[in-house]
Amino acid sequence: MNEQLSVKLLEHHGVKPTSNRILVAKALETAQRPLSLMELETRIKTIDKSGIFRALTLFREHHMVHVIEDGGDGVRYELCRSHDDEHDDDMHVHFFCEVCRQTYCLDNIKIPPVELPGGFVMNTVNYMVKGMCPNCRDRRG
Amino acid sequence: MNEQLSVKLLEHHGVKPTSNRILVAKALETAQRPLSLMELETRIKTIDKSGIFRALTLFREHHMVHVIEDGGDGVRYELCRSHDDEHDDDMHVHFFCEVCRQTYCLDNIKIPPVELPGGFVMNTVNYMVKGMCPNCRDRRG
DNA sequence: GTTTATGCAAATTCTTTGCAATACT
DNA sequence: AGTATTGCAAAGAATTTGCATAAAC
Repeated sequence: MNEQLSVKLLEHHGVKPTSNRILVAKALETAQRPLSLMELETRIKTIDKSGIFRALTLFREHHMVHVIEDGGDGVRYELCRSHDDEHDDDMHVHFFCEVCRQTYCLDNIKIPPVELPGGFVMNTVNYMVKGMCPNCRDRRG
Repeated sequence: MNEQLSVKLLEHHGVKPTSNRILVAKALETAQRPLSLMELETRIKTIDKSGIFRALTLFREHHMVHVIEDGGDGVRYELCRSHDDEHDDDMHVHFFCEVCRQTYCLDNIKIPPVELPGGFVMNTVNYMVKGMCPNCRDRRG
């Protein structure tokens, strides 16, 4: 995994690329799916959880990650692939397997838009499907 | 708010209608929007939070409520209006206002369906929009 | 040398459980 | 009597903060 990539991403979003932040960004990049704080903790043993937490908070403020709630174990974080700093225009559908408790990105399924009633201003959208993933279906029926 | 209605609902889902459960069901019915455990606690002062929690757990097991994650303060619970005990066929879009932290039901906006890749089995869906509600927009621009 | 970032430990918040007491049938 | 339900208090789990140290600029 290319370190330059993470650095570029951080700088592009106006986040100073410190060693911790690069590690967190790389972990998210490598995972290719949304990770929870706890999952990041187990992946990056060299950083304290408070450090990871603060990195994520910063990323969130700078629109570098978006936040996914899957009802599994709290929220998950996913790198924004959008090039727009203000809006998350790459939003896709997520799938949470209730058996293995993994969250999948269905990258090529865009979230179908809805029209909101007058006065509601949209910022972000979450489209979360829950059920059983192919692996678990094969194994358990 | 009619007590009979809550009792009917409980019985219909195979939950014995005890006084606590009726109170929790009534609170959800009255609210007309998803409530968190904490919100229910402040609304129903006569029941301990553990009692509310256990009622909600039971409701969930009997498909009497569905669970909404809005990233606000943990999960919220909403009465199922569906008459199907197994599937939530009344799923509509929810809106979470990031200013006043309220969750709205957009009842007449159904969740647009997506086609899942092969092997994924859908159970439930959450479509959550975040942004600013009309009230907050008027007040703060 | 001042500001920024980090690690550790502790505080906070919210959810969940153990258990004795109560109500129900 | 025997089972199910409830309240209280305490345990658990996860997130968030305070503060002193260390690094960066």
